[in-house]
Amino acid sequence: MSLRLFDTATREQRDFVPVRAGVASIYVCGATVQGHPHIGHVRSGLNYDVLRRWLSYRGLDVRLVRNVTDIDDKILLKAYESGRPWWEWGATHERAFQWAYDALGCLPASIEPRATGHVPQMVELMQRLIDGGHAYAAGGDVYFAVRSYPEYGELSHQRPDELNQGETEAGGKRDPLDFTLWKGGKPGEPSWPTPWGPGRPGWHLECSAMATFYLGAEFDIHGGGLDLVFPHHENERAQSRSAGDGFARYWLHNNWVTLGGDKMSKSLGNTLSVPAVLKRVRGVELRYYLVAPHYRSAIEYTDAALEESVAAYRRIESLVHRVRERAGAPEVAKVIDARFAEALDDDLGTPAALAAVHAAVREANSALDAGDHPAAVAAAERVRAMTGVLGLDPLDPQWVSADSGQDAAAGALSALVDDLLEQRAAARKARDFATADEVRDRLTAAGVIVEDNPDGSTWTLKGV
RNA sequence: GGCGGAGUGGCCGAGUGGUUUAGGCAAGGGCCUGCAAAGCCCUGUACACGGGUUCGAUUCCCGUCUCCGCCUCCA
Repeated sequence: MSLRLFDTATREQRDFVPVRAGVASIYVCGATVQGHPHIGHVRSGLNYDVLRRWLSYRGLDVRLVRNVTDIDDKILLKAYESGRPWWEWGATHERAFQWAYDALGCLPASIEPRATGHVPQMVELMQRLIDGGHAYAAGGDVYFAVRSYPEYGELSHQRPDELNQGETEAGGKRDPLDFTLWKGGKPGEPSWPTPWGPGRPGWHLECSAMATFYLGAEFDIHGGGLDLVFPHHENERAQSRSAGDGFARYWLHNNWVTLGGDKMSKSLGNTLSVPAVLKRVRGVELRYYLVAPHYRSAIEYTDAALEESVAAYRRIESLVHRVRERAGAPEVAKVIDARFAEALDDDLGTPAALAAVHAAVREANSALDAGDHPAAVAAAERVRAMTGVLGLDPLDPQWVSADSGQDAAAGALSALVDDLLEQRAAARKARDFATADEVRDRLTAAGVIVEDNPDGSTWTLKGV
């Protein structure tokens, strides 16, 4: 059994065989730091986070490059409109993305290269393309000659002749299909020197240059949102392969988050920002919501669906906590359920993987009910291992640190509640249920949920 | 116009040519409990519409309807 991934280029699942044994090299198109991240942006990051965690779990040394596009038309425009320097505008939003990724438990990439830091690599690539007859300089711009690459359109399954050319007319193009590698400098805009004159990077060039700089001429996986298939990834592939690089062997594309049936996008104004959602649910809960459906399915966002995810996740979380309190702290199991592994091997089938997690949760609950503490702990350890692969382990320090629990106030609360629970236990023992219920009611009114079980009583704060 | 995706039980969301179910949420019944909560067990008989292939299709093929996406910046 091995990992199979759906490759956009072939439109079918293919066994994953890395270029270099034991190493998985992944390039993901990250943010264009023109604005704040919405939950669709972060879904993309999450999908590739699950992929890298799974590859790591399988023993591969993962090299993950997630770029930051920090120079483009919109960044310049928005910065200008806001009266801020373009580089400050980009840096500000880069931090916003970083904050969002962190809040949802995305492991840091191996490196997050910025376009502006890799102009020499871009110049080198353009030189190779010009030398090979695949690109030309004209009027300060540099263009890629699409017709010089016969396989153009193979990734997105478009025929060049069928493409509608809505692209903005640029002066020196020899063919309407040609796309811009390098934009000649305009007054007031940032520019970098090149043999063809000063200017700034076109959108597609940076990814080809950075991917091969960090991962080599040929690497394993290139990922991004579905909307990047054309023209962005098609163009990347065209320029890199024309330059003689093998480039990506598997192309993965995640679907989006829709709102009211439409793709979430800034132009439609129907975005839902990550901070806004995190005012209502915790990071780990939003992560569950975004990771639970298959990555190639669209998620139609609704408040109700988000709430359901919260309930589903809390079922897992409360089980792990219950086991810890009643049967002993579960470690992370060394072995995960075969069903779970098979699910992820099948093109990252997170829905089926979560079904396996829930089966283990039920198993642990049953063991707890039966008073079989070792079995409960063992099942909870499997739950931790599996949720850990998905970045959802309830006892992972990342999520635990967000809980209250260590500070002085929490300690005081704990002492007071424990004291009341002792009083209640004594009342129950004396079969003075009126007093016992009164104590419980007082705690409930204060937001403390009390639950009785054969091993005693436990309490939790409402809504945590 | 070209290319592609989707329509599943009250809801979210998987999946498969047929006798046994995704999973979760919500609902009803039961067990447990002093009561409750949690948990466990059980129940629901779904697959847009019309044809076709087949012994048999929700699952394959054709058509229809509806919705969405890419072809311009976009996760």
